[in-house]
Amino acid sequence: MIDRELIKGSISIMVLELLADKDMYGYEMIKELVRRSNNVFSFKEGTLYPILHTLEKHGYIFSYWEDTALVRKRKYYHITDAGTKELEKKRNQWRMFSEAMELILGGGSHA
Amino acid sequence: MIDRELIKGSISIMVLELLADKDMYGYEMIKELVRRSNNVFSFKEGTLYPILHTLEKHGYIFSYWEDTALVRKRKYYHITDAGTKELEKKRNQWRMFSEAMELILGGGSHA
DNA sequence: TTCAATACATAGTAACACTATGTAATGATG
DNA sequence: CATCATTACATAGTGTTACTATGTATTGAA
Repeated sequence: MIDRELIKGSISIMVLELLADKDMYGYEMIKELVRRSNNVFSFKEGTLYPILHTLEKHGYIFSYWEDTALVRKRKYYHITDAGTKELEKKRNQWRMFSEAMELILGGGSHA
Repeated sequence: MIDRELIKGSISIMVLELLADKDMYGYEMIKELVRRSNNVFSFKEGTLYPILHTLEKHGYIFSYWEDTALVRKRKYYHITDAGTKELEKKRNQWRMFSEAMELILGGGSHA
């Protein structure tokens, strides 16, 4: 559908954006991104989990296992202060990038 | 300024977009992208030239050396029919991607 | 009973663009 | 007059990122 290379680099913004609302677990995020994007974004687990681990390594999020009696254990993620700052930075970068792309796509002479 | 990973995957669209207007040479495209994007995009030669070669290999553009008496030779690029079709496809993909990202960035509950 | 869904995980790989470097000419700056 | 910036091309090597493929384990539906 959409060339993955176009999406590359934007997935971590999406994850931080989701976690800015509430704590979530990996599998839930995948479903939520499908829902929120109207089926445009649907990531495989092999794509999302490594990204979560990297974000945690950078200190933007941290994880905890839920301690309910559920059989299937869920690993929840929570955004940190550093993560919130990073999200804000990435949001600004996305705006700049997106607006610049519109200028290019709008054309030069035939604008 | 902007994380390169965000831009990755979008550079070939920009190049095709420029060439949709008129034939251009590599160095000229770099300057033109700086201008059209209001200094947001400024690529090094080491970034652009390999992309041009790849686009040519795929048949989306073709090149010719200008035959004027200039000392510094310029290699001009021209977009092909296949390139025009590819540009159209990539433009649509960018629209889908961009709109989906806005939905995510717009937030879930606090929209 | 077999498949789909839930829920995690990672080793290996491919794609992409960047860094660094090189050539070669001209004009500006100190 | 020497050195730097600009013009204009080129590529080998590298790093980042995410995808493919695979694996484990449970539950519920077909």
